[in-house]
Amino acid sequence: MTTQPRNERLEDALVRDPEISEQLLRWYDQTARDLPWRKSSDPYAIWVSEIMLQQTRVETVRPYYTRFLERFPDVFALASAEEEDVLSLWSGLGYYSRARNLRRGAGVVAETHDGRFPRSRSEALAIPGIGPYTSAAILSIAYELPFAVVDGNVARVLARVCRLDVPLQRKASFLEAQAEALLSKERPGDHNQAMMELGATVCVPRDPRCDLCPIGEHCQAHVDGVVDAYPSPPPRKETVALELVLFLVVDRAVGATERLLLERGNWPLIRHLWIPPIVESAGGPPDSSDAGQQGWANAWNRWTRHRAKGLEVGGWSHLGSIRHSITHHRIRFQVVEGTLQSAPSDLWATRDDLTVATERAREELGRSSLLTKALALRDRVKGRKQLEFPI
DNA sequence: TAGCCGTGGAA
DNA sequence: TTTCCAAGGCT
Repeated sequence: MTTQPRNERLEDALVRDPEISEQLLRWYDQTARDLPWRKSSDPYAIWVSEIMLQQTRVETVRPYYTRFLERFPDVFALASAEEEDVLSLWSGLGYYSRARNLRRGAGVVAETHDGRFPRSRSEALAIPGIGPYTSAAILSIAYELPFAVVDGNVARVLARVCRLDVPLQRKASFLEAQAEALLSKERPGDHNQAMMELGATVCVPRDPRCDLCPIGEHCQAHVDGVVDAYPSPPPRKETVALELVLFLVVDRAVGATERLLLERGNWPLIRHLWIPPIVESAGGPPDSSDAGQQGWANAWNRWTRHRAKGLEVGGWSHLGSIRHSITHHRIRFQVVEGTLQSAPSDLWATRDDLTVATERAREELGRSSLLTKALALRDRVKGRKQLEFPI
């Protein structure tokens, strides 16, 4: 077992030129945007900003950040706040588990760290909502500790600087090592922010502005004139668009309880889950080709022909459409509801691949998100709780 | 580990 | 209209 050569190879591949950081910081000092969270070195304020900035644009965060710090100016204020109040200030920002974890994390810092954000990476990582990126960001920006961040911006910049010929996703360890190798030990916080600023304003995903880049001479992709090819796109299957019809067939004839016709999914994309009957629509959206009652009836007949002859359904109404993605398929379902008018008397008893919704279906296999979407659409159109089947 | 979580802006 | 996101973390 010779693992040593492998480490040496990784080490050799790293770019270590200290001039890169010097040029980067010089550029940052001249062009850095004036952002509210850059006025403070309070770890708590920086923490709040980093959580808000996760997967969220700077301009979106600005007003939320200001309001949040006015309402919760320190860790103790946030730790003792009601979750509901925190969420109301977060409303509209999205990714609401961030807000819940931030409040929980404030509780951890208040109770186990006496209100002072920890200075060790491992302790920071133990705080809810703080992962590899956020821990490095807070520790470097607030405390000037030498941890290099790797966010989406940094990964893209490094992929171009190093001309990394593999998709970023599987190269986390290399990117961390490379970011660390370039990091300024004198100004790690500014260096990290400069890398992200560069990615956000110059080394952008599409049509990067290499003419403005302070480290263009060190960028292998730029020097070789192939920036547009980096970062290497992930191997993505071509998406396939499908047009399908989904039937919500309601059985109102059995006692007082309405039931919904379901079957075990037998499509290449949906197996085993309980789903409503589905057919491919005949050429494009059925609004045009299958207009009206007769259109839905024809579509329904295409299903019964293969699945359950003799199931008569009428009273079709088009509820709308829903989107559903499975692997690399983008599917649009036209959702139509109909009423079961007659059925072979032995249908429910003798076919185990066809049933109405029951506790058995829920317990055995759970409920597909497709069915959830379809029922949510029905709720929006027709109001809630009209169906009483137990799913 | 891949899917999920929200929203609004840009091409 | 559709697509791709934007300072990730959790499960």
